[in-house]
Amino acid sequence: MKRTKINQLITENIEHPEVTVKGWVRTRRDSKGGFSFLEINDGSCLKNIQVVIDHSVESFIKFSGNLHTGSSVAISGALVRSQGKEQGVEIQAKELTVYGGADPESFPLQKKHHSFEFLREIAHLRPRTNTFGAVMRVRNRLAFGIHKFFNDKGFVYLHTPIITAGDCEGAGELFQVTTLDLDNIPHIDGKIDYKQDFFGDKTGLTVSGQLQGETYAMALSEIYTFGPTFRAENSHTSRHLSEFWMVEPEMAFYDLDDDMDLAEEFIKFLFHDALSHCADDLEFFDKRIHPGLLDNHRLICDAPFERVDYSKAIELLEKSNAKFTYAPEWGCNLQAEHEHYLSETVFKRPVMVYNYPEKIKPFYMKANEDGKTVRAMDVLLPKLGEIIGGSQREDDYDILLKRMSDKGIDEKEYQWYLDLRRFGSAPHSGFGLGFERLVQFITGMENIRDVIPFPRTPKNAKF
RNA sequence: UCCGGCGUGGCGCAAUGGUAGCGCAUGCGACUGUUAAUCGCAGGGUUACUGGUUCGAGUCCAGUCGCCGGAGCCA
Repeated sequence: MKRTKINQLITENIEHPEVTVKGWVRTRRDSKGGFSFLEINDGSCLKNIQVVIDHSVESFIKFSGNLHTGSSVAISGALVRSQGKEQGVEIQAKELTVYGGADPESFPLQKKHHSFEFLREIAHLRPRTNTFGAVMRVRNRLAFGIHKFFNDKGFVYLHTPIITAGDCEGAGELFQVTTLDLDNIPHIDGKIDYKQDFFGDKTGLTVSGQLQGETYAMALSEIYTFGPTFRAENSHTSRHLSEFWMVEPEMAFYDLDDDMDLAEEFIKFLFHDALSHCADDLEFFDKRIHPGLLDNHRLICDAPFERVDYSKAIELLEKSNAKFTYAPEWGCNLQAEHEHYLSETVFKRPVMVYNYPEKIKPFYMKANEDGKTVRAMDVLLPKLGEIIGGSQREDDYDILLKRMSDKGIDEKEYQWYLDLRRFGSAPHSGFGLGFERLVQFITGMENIRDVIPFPRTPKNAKF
């Protein structure tokens, strides 16, 4: 008999004379009344399906000793109204198969709460918990939503390279990629001879696909990248990973206002899409992980985002009576506490801060006429903080060249990038969104290591 | 990289420098259309590692490793 997913049976909530489910046993409760209750989960939804199996069923007698929390099973029987209060329907089992048992003495997952720190040590088994099942279903929906949003708008999904040459993109430390014999590194003139390396050049894992993305935006008009990104920073916080996924749209003929319009529409779409397609999972997060989560999400869906000039934002912070650990000062980056104050106390809604000082932003952002600021923007969400950083890109060859030399960047490495300004240059803009931070924000999970299947952090590449 | 906290049965935690305990889980038994079921009994430990102080160290000191949080940096 063909297997039906548990999600479908519970959602339809109607009786069937004969169904088959396959999944993993979450709990088993024996009754001396001559039958047992099993809770089966197959990952299709948060809920388990309850199975009632009589101890006289032949296959139960055969498999009973091997039927514990963690075992994988197939169960056939009638789907009927449940006598219990916790579920609408349940299966009266006629037949049971145990594919693989799980020794209760050594199976690490118990019918109780586990700390996320402990679950990280068994990252290969944690998807069998409620929380991680829910996180990965939401993560999947968000990934799908990203593709849907851009595809519906006619953006081209662009695959930018994972291995890149050059080491001064300015977006964090590179992981080096080499096939040189580390016990016998070739030197020339006292320096490592990268001519002998695999690519004939010093190479590393990408820290951003933006610059390559710009080249295709200058041909296909609107593109986006969505792929893995690597930073060899020795940062040990709940918001950083050494390997993470990034979404980077890049649009020709967009100015900074167009960029902000798109970012706002994008965020609202993703939150709305997750709310409507992952309702059960998000309700679980609201109840168990982060109370108030859903109210916050609805606010983000409904309220228009506030837009405030950086200089005005500094003024607002200086005027405020709030006590900050770091005093706000024009020319400095906004601290996390400043960002929270703006979105939560001043505006009480998502905020986009734009026109940042030139000194604290990278070379590729377009200079304003004031000579002091660039057309950069950050999207700040209440309670959640910064989720997007973007800018209009500098499209003037001479200005870009000057900014590169001011920041000590070797123009020879970026000749191809400068060429975009020599041949048919056009105004263009883009932004970047850290995918795991988005998943973190939407699920309310506190630690970024718990929203990616196998987190890579300093000193940890297990699994 | 810097600052701070932590490391004790499978898991979560306790123990004034003086016999390493408790809850959950596990095993066995009782009871029950149960819902993280409940009740009783039992088994389970080189207190992260190395060295030091002390009559005596889970506890104090030094170092190492790991985990967690924050800063910086960023997404």
